[in-house]
Amino acid sequence: MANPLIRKLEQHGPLSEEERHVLEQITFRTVIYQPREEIVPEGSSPTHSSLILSGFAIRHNHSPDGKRQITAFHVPGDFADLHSFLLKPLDDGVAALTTCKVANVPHSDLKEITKNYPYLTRVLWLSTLIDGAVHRVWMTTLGRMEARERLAHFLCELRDRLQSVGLMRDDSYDMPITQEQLGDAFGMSTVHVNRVLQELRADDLITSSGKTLIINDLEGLQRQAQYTPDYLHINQKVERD
Amino acid sequence: MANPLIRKLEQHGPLSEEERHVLEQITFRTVIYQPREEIVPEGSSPTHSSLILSGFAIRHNHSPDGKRQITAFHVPGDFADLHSFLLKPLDDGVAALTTCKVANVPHSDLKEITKNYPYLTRVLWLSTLIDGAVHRVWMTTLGRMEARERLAHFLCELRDRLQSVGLMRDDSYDMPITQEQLGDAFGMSTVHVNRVLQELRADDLITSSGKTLIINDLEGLQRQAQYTPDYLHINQKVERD
DNA sequence: CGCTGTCTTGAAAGGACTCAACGCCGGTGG
DNA sequence: CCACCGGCGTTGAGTCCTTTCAAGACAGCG
Repeated sequence: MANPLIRKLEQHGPLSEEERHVLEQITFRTVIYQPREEIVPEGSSPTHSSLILSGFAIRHNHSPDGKRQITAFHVPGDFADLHSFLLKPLDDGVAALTTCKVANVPHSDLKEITKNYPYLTRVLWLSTLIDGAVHRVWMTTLGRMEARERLAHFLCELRDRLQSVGLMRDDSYDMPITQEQLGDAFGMSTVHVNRVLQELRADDLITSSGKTLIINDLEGLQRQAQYTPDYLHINQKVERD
Repeated sequence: MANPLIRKLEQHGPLSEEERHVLEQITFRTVIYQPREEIVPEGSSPTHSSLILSGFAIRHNHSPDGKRQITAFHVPGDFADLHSFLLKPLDDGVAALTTCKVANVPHSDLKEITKNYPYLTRVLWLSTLIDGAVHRVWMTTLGRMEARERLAHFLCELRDRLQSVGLMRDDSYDMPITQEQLGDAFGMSTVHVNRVLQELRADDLITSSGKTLIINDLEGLQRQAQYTPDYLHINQKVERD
């Protein structure tokens, strides 16, 4: 199977043989994490960044009084904490949702890339900018949409992101996320997540059994969520010269 | 007066004479915007990024049904849409809150920097990462804190950011932000913003008359907001070699 | 002086939360 | 093979934070 990082970055434009070689070199060190295990502790200053090769992970912030906000869900191919390259100590932590295979990319290697591979640098920079764009949309759903729209919006987002890495099956995908975690991500109590999901099921927009989510009415779901996928910038091109 | 961009980036480490010269060169083209004027339209694909030299500006997203989310307030020295360098079309727009003097930095110049000035590249990259860190904290306040804490938190944040660019006077600062805008930023109705501010005034945490905000009890405000300034990464250093 | 944008206030309605309890299911151990 | 257990999903009822709607006060500006 192709290297997930190369695959990810090539959506933004073709890579040279040399660039691919560099990316191969920096992603060979892998580690396995178990579900619930902490991949990068909140507030730490890691010396490498974690690329998710397989499995689901989250990023989260805790407020001083212990409340948790999940700031991102990560799927295979995502660089969960690329920002820790320059941003230390990290304000958020990364944790495994399922068993995760992770490549540790040393920050020293990233620094070398900024010195010798300007195009790769821009593409990596872009991937952190897309992260920010997703944050802004989440802020918009948190601040200005209702719970039902927020959840629907996320289900649409996850669909498109999984599709872009080949993890969609027809109209369904794996979503190993508990209702408590959805609540922590979208500013809702677990109880309310439960009720909203029931509504979405009752309206025949989705079916969810266990960890599998089936989208019965994609258009309806997108309409209710006012969803437009532009902000994911999938296939956003980066100029080479 | 020193170039605000140079001043901004030097907080992350000293710059060489040559680097300072480059930064001077890319920031000489300035434009004045009037209050309420659009600086960068939402959804556009600008060919330059806007550095705020003086005045206040916001960044905002609109949902399809017209609701607005303000995703950032910008003060002098901020690169309001540095992310538009690589992220096009832009998902958010920039607008002036007050009269703003803005430097237009051509993206072609930024690209040259990524080719020839790796350290500058990393520092600029960092500044977009800090932007993302602030987004995450806002997500946390939006998702997991109450209206009163959210507003208090922002007042603390603004204080520290203005102080870092020398715009604090003792315990007060200019805040040319309407209650409607605060509502659009922190997920509240204008009416509720008004009531919460009244509470903060009644508890003698702040005094606000017109556009001036006075902090009467900084510790109390920070305590209520559960505020810690780490996420702003002021003076975060970037390794040079 | 009148206009417009902003701030303020009151009352009623509603979305979401908390608390508490129960059912379900897969894993573990005897 | 079955009982126990913990994690997760589900329900009901009461409460509260926040919104909406409507209207009036205020202030800066031309």
